[in-house]
Order: sequence, then structure tokens, then C-alpha cells
Amino acid sequence: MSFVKANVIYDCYESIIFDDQNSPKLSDNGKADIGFSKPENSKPRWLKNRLDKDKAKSGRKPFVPNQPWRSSTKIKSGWKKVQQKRDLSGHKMKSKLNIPHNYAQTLKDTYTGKTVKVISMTSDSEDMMPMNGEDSPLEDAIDGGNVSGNVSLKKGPWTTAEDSILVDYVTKHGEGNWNAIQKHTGLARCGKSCRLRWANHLRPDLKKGAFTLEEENLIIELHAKMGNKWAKMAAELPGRTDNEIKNYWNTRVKRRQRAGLPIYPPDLHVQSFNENQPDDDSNSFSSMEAPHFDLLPYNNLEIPEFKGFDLNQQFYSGDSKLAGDPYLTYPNESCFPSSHSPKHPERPEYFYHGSNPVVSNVTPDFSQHHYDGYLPTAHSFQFSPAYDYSSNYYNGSSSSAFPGSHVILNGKPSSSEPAWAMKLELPSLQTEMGSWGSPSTPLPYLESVDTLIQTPPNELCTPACSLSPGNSGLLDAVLYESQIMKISNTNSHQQTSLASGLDDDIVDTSSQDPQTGWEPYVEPVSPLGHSSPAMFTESTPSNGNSSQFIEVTPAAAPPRRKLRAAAARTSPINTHSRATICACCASSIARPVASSRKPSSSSTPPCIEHRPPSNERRATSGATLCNACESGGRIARPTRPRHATSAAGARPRSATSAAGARPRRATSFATHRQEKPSHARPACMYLARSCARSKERSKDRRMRTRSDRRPNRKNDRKVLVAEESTKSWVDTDSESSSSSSSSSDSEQEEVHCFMADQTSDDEVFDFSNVEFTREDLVSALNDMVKDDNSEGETSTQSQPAYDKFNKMSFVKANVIYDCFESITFDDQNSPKLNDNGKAGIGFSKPVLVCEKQRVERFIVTISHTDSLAHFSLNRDVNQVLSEQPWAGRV
DNA sequence: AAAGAAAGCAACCGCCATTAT
DNA sequence: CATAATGGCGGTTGCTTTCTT
Repeated sequence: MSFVKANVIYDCYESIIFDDQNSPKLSDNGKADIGFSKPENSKPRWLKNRLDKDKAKSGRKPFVPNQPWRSSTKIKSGWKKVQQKRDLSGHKMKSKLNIPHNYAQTLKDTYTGKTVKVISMTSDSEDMMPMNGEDSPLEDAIDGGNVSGNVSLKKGPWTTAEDSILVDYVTKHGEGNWNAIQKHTGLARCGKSCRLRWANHLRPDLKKGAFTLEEENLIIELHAKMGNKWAKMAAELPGRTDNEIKNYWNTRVKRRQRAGLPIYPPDLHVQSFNENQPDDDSNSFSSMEAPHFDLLPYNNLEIPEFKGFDLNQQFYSGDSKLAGDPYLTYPNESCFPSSHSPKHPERPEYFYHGSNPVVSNVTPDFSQHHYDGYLPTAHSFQFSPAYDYSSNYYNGSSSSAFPGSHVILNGKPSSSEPAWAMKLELPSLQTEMGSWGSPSTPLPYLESVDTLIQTPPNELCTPACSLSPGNSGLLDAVLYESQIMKISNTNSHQQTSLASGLDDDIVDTSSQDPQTGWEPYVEPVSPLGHSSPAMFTESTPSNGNSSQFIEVTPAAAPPRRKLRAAAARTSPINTHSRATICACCASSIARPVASSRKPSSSSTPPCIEHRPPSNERRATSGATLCNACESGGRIARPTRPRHATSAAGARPRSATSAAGARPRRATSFATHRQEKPSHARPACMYLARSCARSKERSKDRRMRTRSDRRPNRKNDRKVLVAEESTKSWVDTDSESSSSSSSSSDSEQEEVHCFMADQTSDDEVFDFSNVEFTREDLVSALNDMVKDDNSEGETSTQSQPAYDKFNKMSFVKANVIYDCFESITFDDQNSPKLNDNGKAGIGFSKPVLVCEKQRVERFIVTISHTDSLAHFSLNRDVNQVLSEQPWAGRV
């Protein structure tokens, strides 16, 4: 059987350390059972020391995630001495609880195995209260909270005790009749709360962990079909809850919207469209409950002028994109007299009927539904001269073309604007408006251009970039747009002066496998039917700004050789050369000439670091932004003020936020600081990894502190990637790192050593590349092992340590899987550890993990999130996998 | 180091439909 | 049949953690 060291269990998931796992005799289940002894003190001294130190170091942890400690200290299970409540006159007080008097149970938590004693609710005991006045979790389960009628109902996070009560009750009585739970068990929770808790967390058939790639794709597909029918979607995803899906989707929408990425993959548009059309009217585009409303959650714009303007831009941008999509033809190009867009022969007739007021009113729905993915273009063209809403360019035909949509075309809000109009808000616009200070005043186009042209090098911006993709700043938008233009130019064979600055580097890296679905996204066509560059050039007004505008773009030419060299460095792994340049990367490479203040040397790293690492991106296949860029913003945060978020429905996080965005964002926007990558870390990759790592740390912490949770294996792949980061490892004394993971120090140190020679340019393997081949993987693994060998030999590895390792206690590997499979770092088994349980001065610090183990972890980590179908492994690797207890689950 | 922003998760709220009385 | 109770569902909020500035 496969074994791993016992301390790994502690490292990965402290709360699931079962002492019996160290029993010399384990049952087939890997646990002590009948007939097997269960040693009480099986932990080695060093482990105990470390446990104690870690506990002391991390301090108190909330009993429930997201719930702070109350005024009392954590009280472990047990009986407390209580005394009866008495009134002022000394008489016994009746309990407020309307609970039966015969309920007393000893319950066992299904996940933690903890025994929870429920205080017997006799007529005497129910009037008890702790002598010290502290609230215990047990009592929280039956008391406390708001008063509902004559029953005190509790709100807030559930405790383990409450969960136990609920689980026990449902196990005995089945689901339903939720209000009876409160009546029968004294659980101070309303029936609704019980039902939700059960359905979302306690149900045994719940599927824990992150959404798989397939699930994510299914969610996207289902949402395209159903809209916000979370419950229906959940029905299609066994083990998943509507709440989970909803949260996932909302997060996804926010993230992608901020990044200016399509909510739906371009290919899904067609799919959903085709699927919607025939069978379900509720899903048709005439339905106002179409999913597209989610795509623009930042509503309730308080700046009418910009709202109208924004609507205008979005509308056109969507059109532009649509025209570029063979499946999504602009419904009625006649509304744009000068449109060069070819009328698509396959255009569905029901797409648009201007004469039908109903349909015309929902035209924006359609546009959103199909254009949503093309918001980046909308952003890009926000201030493009061709789309100056104040111009009469479209006014002549717009109203006639869209009788129900004149609001959009006029660029002005209207009292008669349809409901959807309130939804049509782009977050970045709000941000930039705030940045410019006067949200109620339309941005003077010419002035804005001047201002933008005067911005520093990497802050230089075209008028278009204020609505840049990713909302990350002007520069990003410039480069993004430049990239788009170049790509479009390549595809459409239209020569533009703007695109001339971009050589085929970008094209090389972005012209991808057509099956990836990236192409439709990067091949925008203007609302007028032009490709982006064509439109950009031809539509540039002759007001004098065009010269400035064009003047910038050639400077955006990225250094070819640098880019290619960078790409070549990754070529051994990334044989498909899918290093796509995202906007922010392009921004750093393609430093505009007009830049002056900020040298490009301080800019973002080569784009090869920005390979999209997430499953989401691979799933959607429409993104060209790296993780950090897409997420919005650790590199370039969105500048949308908080109040905008609040207006969109999200509550303000603080009074400060509620009062309005603090000017920092605006200031940051003004100086474009958010576009400057961190110097401390090579921007994108490390940032993304850092984010992933911190996220994982957070989850790890939660798992440690919340014993009723099974470990969340979400982002398993990210774990490894994140662990490669060396940034924060130096700072192992920080509170966060120390408290977050009891083994973080050692993990970090070891991995730090492991990755010591790796620079940002030497990423071993690109997990994000969905198309990496077997050779890629094997090569990467070999490289990894090779590097590891060299380091271990030179610095850390020692035979005594290895011998010691072999003598250590082992537990079955499936235990690790059960508790937390993704973390296995083993340097804590050093034969000589200092008092901190770590190798110190004078202590050797062995790297005990053999290459094979690394490979195993490496692969398994990948395989949990990335289907092995994506690549094939060689026999050895497959053998490794097949030996794992979780092999069947991969 | 501190403050604030963002992400993520969990839970609540309110509406509505269904069911029970 | 009317009303209340119950439960489902979608939207929103509360809170913590992490990261950035």
C-alpha cells in the first residue's frame, strides 16, 4: 500500500489527525477498530511541541469561519456547572424557549466525530445558565439569538453543535417539516434556516470541493439556457447547491466583467442561442429573465449622461463583436448607415424586428446576451471618436432602427428607457468617471484625449482605454485594443496605421488553435462592420485628435525578439506556443512612445508569464488575460468606486465605502499606478500564484479551525502553483503565514529551496495550457526532478535524514486523501529540529521527499482539477497514479 | 504596519407558490 | 374557500481573509 508520513496529516489538516492512525494495527479502513489498540500518545515529542507551538502561535481561531470569537473563550465540549436563572426576587425564571422538556441526547458530529452533548431540556435544566455567563457552543445551539415570538431564534453561522442536532434530527425523521426541528429539539433556529443549512452543508450527498472543469462548463451552459435559475441548475449538478452555484456564478461574473472578459464563451453563445430558440420561450431573447442581465450587474448608474453614453458604447460594441461572429450577425445593420458589415446570410430572422415593439424593446437583451462577451470592445471604444455619443453619427437612423432602444442610440437616458437599461452599466466607466471627478458631467471627449495623451509612458492611453478590458487602466486598454486591432487586421487583411506598430508577435501568440475558441473573441469587428483597426482608423475623426491617437499606437509595438525569446524559453513545455499576450502584458511590452515618466523596465514581465492558468479560462476559451489580470486586479485593480458596487447591489463594506469610494482609486487611476506591476514580484505569474496561495491558505486555515468541514480541495492545482511562489516565504514570521498553516514555514522553505533557481521566466510547467502534451508533461516532470535532485544533493539532502524518514511513522495514504490531499511537504521529519520544530542553524534540513513523491504530488495535484483526458501520461506516470488510493477518482 | 479593497463563503431576507387547516 | 403555514428560490448582506497601497 502507499504510505506517507504521518506528520503530513498534521501538516495538511490538523483537525483530522486521528491518533489511531498511528496505531500499529490498523483496520482496513485505516483506523483503529475493534480489536485494534488506539494509542493515546502516539505523537512524537517533536510533533507535540510543534502542535503546541503552532497553537500558541496562531492563537485562537474562530470556531466557525467568518465568525469571530464572541466575548468568551472557546469552550470545548463538556458539561458546565450552571445555575438557575432567577429574577430579582430570587424566583426561578421560566425559560423563553418553547421546547420540550424531555430532550437530551448525545450526538456525534458526522464529520469531526466529536461528541456533542445536548443539555437535557428538563424543566430545571432549561433554566440553567452558565455560572460564568459565557456562551458555549452547546448553548448556542439551543439558545441565543433573536427573539421570534416567544422563542429565541438564533442567527448567524451555525455551530457544530447545532449541526449535530440538525443532522441527527434529519437522520431520524427525514427532511421536511423543518419547523418541527426547532420545536422538537430546541434548536434555536427557524425552519428555514434549518432547511438551508441542511441543504447547503449538511446533506450527505453534497459534493464538496471546487467545481470541476466539467461542472464549470455545465454551469456556464446551464446559465446560458436558464438564466438565474439556480435551483434548476443545481438539479443538473448532483451534489451541488443552488447557493454554491449562485456564488460561483456571481463571482465569476464579477471577475470576468472586471477583466472585460466574456461571461459566456463565444461558442456557447451559439449553443445557448440555438438551444434557447426552439424549446423554451422563457429562455428566448424576448424574455426579460434571460441570463444576460447578470452580465452587467453594475446598475443604477447615477450619472445619466454617462449611462446613456455607456449604453451607447456597449450597444455598438456588442454590435461590433457580433458582426465579427459568423453566428452572431448584427440584426439590422441598416441602423448604421455607414456600416460595412456584411449582412450575414444566416442571420436569424427573430433576432431583431424593429417593427415589433416588444422585440425591439428586448433588443438590448439580445445584444447583451450575445454581446456580453464583447464588453472589452465596448470598453475599448468607449471614447473612440467614432463613438462619440454626441455626434450625429448614428442618430439619424438609430431611432428608426430601434424604436424601443432610442435611449441607447441617443446616448441619453430616457424616462422611457426599458428596464434593462438600468442594467446596462459598465463598472469601469463609473470608475473612470469618478477619477475624472465629475460624474455628473459628461467627459469632454477632446479634453479627455488630451489628458490621456499627456499621461506617462505606461500610463498613456488612448481615448478608448478608459473602458479598457479588465478595467485595469488606460494603458491596458490601449494595448489591448492594439492587440485586437492587430489581430483583426491580420485576419481581415486591412492595413491600418495603428496596427502597424504591432508586429506579428502578438499575432503569433494570439492566433491560436481555432478550437480554443479564442479567435472569435480576438477578432472583433466594429459596429460598422469594420474590423477594429479599420474602424479605428477610418472612424477617427478629423478633429485633430486622430493624429495624436495614431501617434501613440506604433509605439505600442512590442519588442519582437524579446517576446519571442521569452516564448522560446517556455517552448520546451509549451510546445503549442500558446503563450497568449494579455492586455496587461502587452501593455508592458508595448510601451507607447509617448511614454515618458515610467520606463518600461519597470513594467510587467513578459507575457509568457501571463498564460491563463485557470480552469475557468480554459473552459471559456475566450480569455486572453492572465489570472491576475483577469481577477482584476492585484496588478491593476478596478477603479470602480465602492459606491458603484453598492449601487450595483452589493452593500458597501464599510462606512467609508458607503460614503463613497475613497479617492485612492481615483488617484491611482490618475497616475495609473495600478498599471505598474509590483517590483517586488514579477507581476503576473507571481501575483496570481500569490493570490492562489493565499486563498489556499485561507481555506487551509478554515479547515483547521472548522472541524466540521471536510477539506475543500478547491484549487488543488493552484496549490502547487502557488507553492512555487517564493515571495512570501521569506516572511515566515508574519502573522498570516504563521497562523495560516502550521506547516507553512517548512513547506515554504522546502519549496523555496526547490524553486530557488527558478526565475519568473523558468516556469517548469504551464498548467494552464490545456493542450500540453504528454511530452510536455514528462519533460516538465523530468526537469522538476532533475532540478530537485541537484538541489537536494548540494544543499539539503542527507542520508541519515533519509534513513530517519524511512523509520518514521506512516499512515495510509488514503487518510491523507480523506483529510487533505494536496499538501505533502515533509521536511519536518528532519532528524534534528530545533525547538520550533524546524531546521535551524546547525541543523540539517533534509529534503526527504523523493522525486517520485514529488512527481506524484505534482501529477495528482494537476489531475484533480484537470482531467487526465487532457493529456496522456507515460506508463510510469500512469503507474504512479494507479498506485494512489485516489486514482479511481481522478 | 495600517488601512482599505477585493474575494469568497455562508446565511439571511423577502417574495411567491404550494400545502395544510 | 379563505387563511395560515410551509417551503423554494433568487437576491442581498455579513463576515473573514488576503492582498495591495
